[in-house]
Amino acid sequence: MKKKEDIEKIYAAALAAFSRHGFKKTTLEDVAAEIGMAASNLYLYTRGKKELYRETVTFALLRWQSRVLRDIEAAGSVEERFITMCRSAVLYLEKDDALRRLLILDPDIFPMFAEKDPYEHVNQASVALLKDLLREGIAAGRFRGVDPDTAAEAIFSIYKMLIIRAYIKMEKTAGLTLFEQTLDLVTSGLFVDRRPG
Amino acid sequence: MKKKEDIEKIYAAALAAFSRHGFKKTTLEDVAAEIGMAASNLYLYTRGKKELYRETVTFALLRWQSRVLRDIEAAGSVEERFITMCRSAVLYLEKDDALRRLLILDPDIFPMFAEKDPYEHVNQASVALLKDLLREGIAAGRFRGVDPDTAAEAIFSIYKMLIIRAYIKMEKTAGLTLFEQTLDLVTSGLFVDRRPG
DNA sequence: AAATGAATAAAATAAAAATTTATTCATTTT
DNA sequence: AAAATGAATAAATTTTTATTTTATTCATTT
Repeated sequence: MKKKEDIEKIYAAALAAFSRHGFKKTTLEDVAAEIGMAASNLYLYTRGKKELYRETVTFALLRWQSRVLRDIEAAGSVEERFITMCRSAVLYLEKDDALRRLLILDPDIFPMFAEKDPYEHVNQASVALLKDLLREGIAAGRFRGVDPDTAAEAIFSIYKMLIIRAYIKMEKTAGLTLFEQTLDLVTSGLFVDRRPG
Repeated sequence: MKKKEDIEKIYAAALAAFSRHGFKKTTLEDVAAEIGMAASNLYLYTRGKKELYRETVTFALLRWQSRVLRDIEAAGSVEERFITMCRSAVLYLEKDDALRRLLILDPDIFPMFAEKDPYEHVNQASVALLKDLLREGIAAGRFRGVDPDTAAEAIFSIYKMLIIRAYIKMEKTAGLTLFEQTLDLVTSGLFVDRRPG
């Protein structure tokens, strides 16, 4: 196995192993066995168990993010791109069983409330993308004049909550209904007259 | 002390004690000392420590709820009542230090995601109130025709999230800004044209 | 009837021993 | 020489036991 080159093979093995029983109950032997190598050999590719876990999770999260990005690029108007961003993320997770199991086993990966998000660098990019989309929509007069920074944070929080509810705590159907209803609420609002006295 | 009559004095003492160090690190002696009685005497008023804690928390939650209810009754239009409901809940918590500390020490009291909410009977009433308000607003043509059940659940979830962020995890100012921004988003929506292609 | 302090039972904490698993390293394989 | 291994060591986890604290009961007093 060529160093650097096939490290992704190791990430895939680690993802499979870790998503079975979580970080703590997975041994490096489990991971190594997944690709038929000795545990000690993993140290040629990573600094240790903790780092391997972090790298594996990052690998899975970035894959998720890149799929969403691809879908957004295919969408048209800024409204469509906003909705696509939300929907695509949910749909992807529905298919990636390993990542979903990992999120269930380790809620800290995608934390609702946390002083420090251990994968902040990944989520940061999502919030930034969202912020750009908001700015563009506001500039084009298609979105109301909300503050992009606060709104992006608010929407990302709501999005996180829905993801967790839909895939980690809830039965899928109810979670998806709630997701669609909330998306509708956020895009169109509750009030008929927009500026109530 | 007259049984049944002054049991609220005990709840107040228990609230003070529990909100200092949480359920586990608070002894019944701490609670009893708060009103200068022997710990063994508490058993004339409650079945034990666990039940006392539950009753005390319920007591504090119901007080919170009743204040919000009172504020809603003073409000006018259905839009105003909706906004009052949200704002009043936040403002009350800002003042009730003991309840706030309790929520910080024991997140299970007001859980974001939980199979079973131990104080569901209290929250149930809040969701029901919200649902009624939505129905009324929709019937009067002041709210868009969303599904009241799902929308109530969605809004209550968002509300919970904001409460937790604002008072349990965040600095107050940032939490309140986020709260107002999100309230605006939920009532007025993000898109200028309501039914985007 | 309400309250208490001493007695008992249950639970939590701390310390020690045993086991498992991560990591290193000298040696072998390719 | 790079990649891989199995045996050796170190660190971490789990189990067990002993110790202390705290909840709960109960006979007695206020």
